[in-house]
Amino acid sequence: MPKSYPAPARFPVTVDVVALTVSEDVLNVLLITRLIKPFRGALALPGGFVLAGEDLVTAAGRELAEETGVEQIPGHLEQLGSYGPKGRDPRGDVLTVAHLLLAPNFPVLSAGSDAEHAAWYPVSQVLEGVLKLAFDHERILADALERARSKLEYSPLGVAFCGEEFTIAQLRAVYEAVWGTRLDPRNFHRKATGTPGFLEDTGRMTTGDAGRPAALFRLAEAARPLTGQPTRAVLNPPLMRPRD
Amino acid sequence: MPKSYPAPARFPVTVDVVALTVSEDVLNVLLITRLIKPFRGALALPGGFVLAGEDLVTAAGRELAEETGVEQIPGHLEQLGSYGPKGRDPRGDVLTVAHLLLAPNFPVLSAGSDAEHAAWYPVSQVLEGVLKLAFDHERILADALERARSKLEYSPLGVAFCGEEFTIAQLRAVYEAVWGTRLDPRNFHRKATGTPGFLEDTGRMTTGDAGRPAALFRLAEAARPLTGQPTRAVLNPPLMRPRD
DNA sequence: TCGATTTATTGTCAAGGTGACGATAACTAC
DNA sequence: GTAGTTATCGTCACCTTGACAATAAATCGA
Repeated sequence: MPKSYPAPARFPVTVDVVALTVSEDVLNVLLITRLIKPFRGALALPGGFVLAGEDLVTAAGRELAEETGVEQIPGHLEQLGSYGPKGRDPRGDVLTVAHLLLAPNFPVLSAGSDAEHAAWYPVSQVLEGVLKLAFDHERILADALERARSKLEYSPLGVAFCGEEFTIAQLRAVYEAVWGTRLDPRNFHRKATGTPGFLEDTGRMTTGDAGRPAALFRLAEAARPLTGQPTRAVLNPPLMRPRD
Repeated sequence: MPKSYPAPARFPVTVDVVALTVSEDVLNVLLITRLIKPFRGALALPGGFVLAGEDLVTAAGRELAEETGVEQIPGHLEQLGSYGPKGRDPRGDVLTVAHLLLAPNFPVLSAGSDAEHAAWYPVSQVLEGVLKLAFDHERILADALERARSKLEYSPLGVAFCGEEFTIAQLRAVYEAVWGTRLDPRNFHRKATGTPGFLEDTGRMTTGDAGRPAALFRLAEAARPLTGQPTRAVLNPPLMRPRD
């Protein structure tokens, strides 16, 4: 007998974004202060409803742009995962598709007083429970963090946190902030510069900083993530974070 | 000014499942023959609508059970990713949350003639274009395959393709089928048995097969995936698939 | 101007993991 | 029994990594 299809339930679908950046050696996440119920006044991930005829990543980018006042969001945006319609919003079943943005530190516009206010907060503050997030956003943040941490191991996405050009030390600071560990500068330098197809020397150097000037690198052409393709396993063998 | 929320669009939400298994050294995927339009008569991934009050993985498991006639689906089921409402179904915007099942080979009930018929097909047949899939299911399958391949590298999920107890050679056959490569039996044996916390010797042996009897192993307690937790990186350093 | 300090970069060395492959062990098939 | 097959144990050269010495090239402070 043909299956009797229940009336195809329709769900409100939102996109949320875990936007991460490294600022002054600290990993930060972009949060907004909610102006409407539920969780009014609480901190939450930026996000909003998907519009008809819109794609998921597109919606995520649009919401991010709207809520930060930044037109062109820099960095690498990818889908993280979906969080089931059941029991995550007191108003009813809402499906949310979480996204992950790895971005260089960009300033968010401190919007007018009655718009939702977006700002960067240290991730550690959330993990330690100093800051509480609305809905199931703490779990989403935890998943995003784990995704980011593992991506740094085998993909070139660590550079998404840096500007167009960066030093090895800046890249190392990214790894240290995301992983929450210290890495030996000499060994990191060897791995970063010694991995074929990862970094390209721009020929230029930093000036004005303390200490010896550092060479500026950019992501090698071959390591650029192809849109739609899975991020390539450029770091092979991977650059593993220290365990234990 | 407060953002003017457009009427929260609601979308039909489906779950699809890429169910993979290894049978006779060949990687297979579970496909159904569609009985209704669109793509009537074509092959597609099993799946269906999410019901109100249902979670995503739950829905995926339910649909799988319904369409195979198997009550308790074995193996490891996890979310793969979501595929945007835009332009993937000629009937309109439908959001689908794809899932991945890694399972030992289980027989699907050849249901009555007018139910959707589910069966295992070699993945290679789809990749080579011999079999065409409905909707964007070929892309979903490709993503699932990549996910499965990379999971075998660092997680213990290869054993999800095996029964409760298995030999090293059976596990190696899984790796070879999923990765599409040959692996040196001696080196694989060394890595599999030499990784602490991965496998447990049951003390029992195979009998009746050709060649020397093999020891039977099971997944070590410490490597069991905790539900809700990210699958653990038991294989550390990872067991990398050969590149090039 | 001259160390002192800071950071970048190049090496060195031992330990551990991997790929390639030899050698046995312990069965089944005939 | 003998041949064939598969499992398991070893060996060895090579590569990568972690720990750490040494040098290079700037800024900073007096």
